[in-house]
Amino acid sequence: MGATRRPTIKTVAARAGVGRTTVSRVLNGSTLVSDEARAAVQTAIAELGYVPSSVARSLVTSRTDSIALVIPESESRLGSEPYFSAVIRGVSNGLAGTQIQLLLTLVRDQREMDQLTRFLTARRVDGVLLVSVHRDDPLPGLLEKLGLPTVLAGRRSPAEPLHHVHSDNIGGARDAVRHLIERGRGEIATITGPPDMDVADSRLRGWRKALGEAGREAGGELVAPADFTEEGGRLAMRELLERRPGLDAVFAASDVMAAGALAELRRRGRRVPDDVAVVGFDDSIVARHTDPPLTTVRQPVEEIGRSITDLLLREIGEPGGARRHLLLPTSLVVRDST
Amino acid sequence: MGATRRPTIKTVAARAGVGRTTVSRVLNGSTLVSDEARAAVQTAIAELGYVPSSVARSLVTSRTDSIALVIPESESRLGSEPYFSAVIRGVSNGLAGTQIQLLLTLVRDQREMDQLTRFLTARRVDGVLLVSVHRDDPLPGLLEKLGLPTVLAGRRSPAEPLHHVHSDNIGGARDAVRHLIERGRGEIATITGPPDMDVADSRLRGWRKALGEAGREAGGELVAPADFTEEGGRLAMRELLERRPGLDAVFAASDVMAAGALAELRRRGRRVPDDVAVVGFDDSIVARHTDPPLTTVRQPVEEIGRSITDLLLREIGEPGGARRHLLLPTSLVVRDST
DNA sequence: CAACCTGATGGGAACGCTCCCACCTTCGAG
DNA sequence: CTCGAAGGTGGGAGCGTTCCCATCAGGTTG
Repeated sequence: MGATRRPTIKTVAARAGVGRTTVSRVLNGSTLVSDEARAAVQTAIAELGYVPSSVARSLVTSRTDSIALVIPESESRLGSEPYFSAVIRGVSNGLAGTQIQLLLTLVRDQREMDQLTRFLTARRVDGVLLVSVHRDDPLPGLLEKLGLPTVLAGRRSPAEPLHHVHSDNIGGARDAVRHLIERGRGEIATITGPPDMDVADSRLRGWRKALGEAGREAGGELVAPADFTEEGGRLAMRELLERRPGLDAVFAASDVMAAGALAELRRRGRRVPDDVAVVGFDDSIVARHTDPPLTTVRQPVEEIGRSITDLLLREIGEPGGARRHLLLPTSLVVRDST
Repeated sequence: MGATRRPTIKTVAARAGVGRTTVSRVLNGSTLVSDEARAAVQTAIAELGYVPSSVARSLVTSRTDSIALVIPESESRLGSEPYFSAVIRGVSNGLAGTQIQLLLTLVRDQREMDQLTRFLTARRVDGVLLVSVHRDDPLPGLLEKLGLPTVLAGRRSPAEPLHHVHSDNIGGARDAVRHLIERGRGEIATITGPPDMDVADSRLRGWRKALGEAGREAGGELVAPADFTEEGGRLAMRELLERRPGLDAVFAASDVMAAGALAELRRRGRRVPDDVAVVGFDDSIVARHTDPPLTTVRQPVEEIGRSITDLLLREIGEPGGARRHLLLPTSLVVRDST
């Protein structure tokens, strides 16, 4: 097998009868090349099947033409949460048409975190997308220190200083609760996510806001914390039923938790929506298939993925601009659980 | 901001009072370094916060320390199919503990395919994982020609020459149908996937096999093709009901299609499982939430992801070995739809 | 005591590209 | 007719590594 090595820019230059620099100029779309030279180079490239070495290019330009999507999540999440798939799809959409590659990094433990730190310090990517950030996540700080362009999906707090895109969690939750009030529900409880995440906090605030505006009770007895998992939702529902046997509605901060709540309600013999109405959040695939199908707040997850990518590309293009952020609207999807 | 540039191997060498080569040796764990030199180098590295440039290293070693996971799928799939999330999780697991990075490449149209071709030709990854391959997919051929280590999740045909890992689709389908027979069902139809995919074909063959072994009818009238989508499953179900109003069981080649079938059955007023029993395939998240919860064939998707990664790493380590392949067992999960 | 190995070390070259700069045309302005 | 600007071009240097070789000290062998 005379497996001749891959052609380099030199090979192309020789074949086209020009210098290396001219080939490079053609490759990078410089205008300072005569038409003949350009044609000769392009022919040579085609004939040789030449593909430039992005590694060599990276070494001198110190750009990598790749970005990382970091998903810092305990193992249990990515499986059950269709959220991440949708974000990935959106990111991939945002990248279509560019030459930029997507690196996926799941961070599950400290070792992987250390590895990621080294990786980012080595600047092996041009920018970073961060998903599902917790309030005290060390990563955003590190990225800021490194001066690596970063965009968050979601925010750590309402005062998030970094570029970010998030959906209107407060408004969406408020809509959900208003809907329950309109349906004539009296005692409206809520199942929340981890308190160190702004999504969870915002949805809780939306719940409170709607109840407050309607002059309803929004006390701590009606709030049960969970962790965005189905099992967590089930346990939270049980807790709520024990504390407030008379409740007739629940707003769960995610569809998956709502599914857990439905299971627990069924087990206890409560009918949905007759005895208890349930609303979820996300409009993920599970919402359409629960029994009964779930009324939920749709958030445009794929669009979030797309938007964080857009913002990141812009930030990589011209760094140091003003803080860019985006708030995307949610919408209520009414099904049979309310 | 006196943002001094990143230290290089030269900086480290100077600080440690040794030559570049010695630093390189320490970095790569060579034994031909005195203890003192090694200590000096390690101190210098720590003090400078030095991180080697993987780009420079790649240029000379022509390894990239990254692999690509290619998901060649029309946009509609990745969202609804929790399959891919599980594979990704498995791959990420398989990569944990290595320094290898995961590149995710979604291929949706010809343009993205061309781009991927250039990318692979440029050898920007050390190996490729291919998921959801169709019979006439051009990618495996390209990869073989490039001599790029490749492992498939699934196979193109029973005679797949490339390294691959797949689950026992035939056996799983047969178990599902046997289960229906044991439950006393008489007319057992099936909803299949795209005919140009081996998964679909194998599951169909399992269905046929079980019926054949039991001396039952397995004619074409009982087979409705779909495309692994919910809507496709619904339409296939409708077709089956029109052709064979008397059928009392359906084996769908995926949970998502089974969910579509359930919807159609409900719309037509057929009770599940009383009038018609339904079995799915995958045991994805939707199976637990359908109404009624779905009896299905569990396949170890995450383990598939893990295994293809293991095989790929081994192939990258010592290329040109014998064809490596792996068949993973499935198991029947009985719920309320049968 | 000469010849030889063996462990430890460092410098030069190479990987394939981009960028800087010097050069050579050609052409219009003064 | 001379000069300078502007378009087009190519060679050298450098990016940060690894690898090949040459070197050198110290010990072992005959």
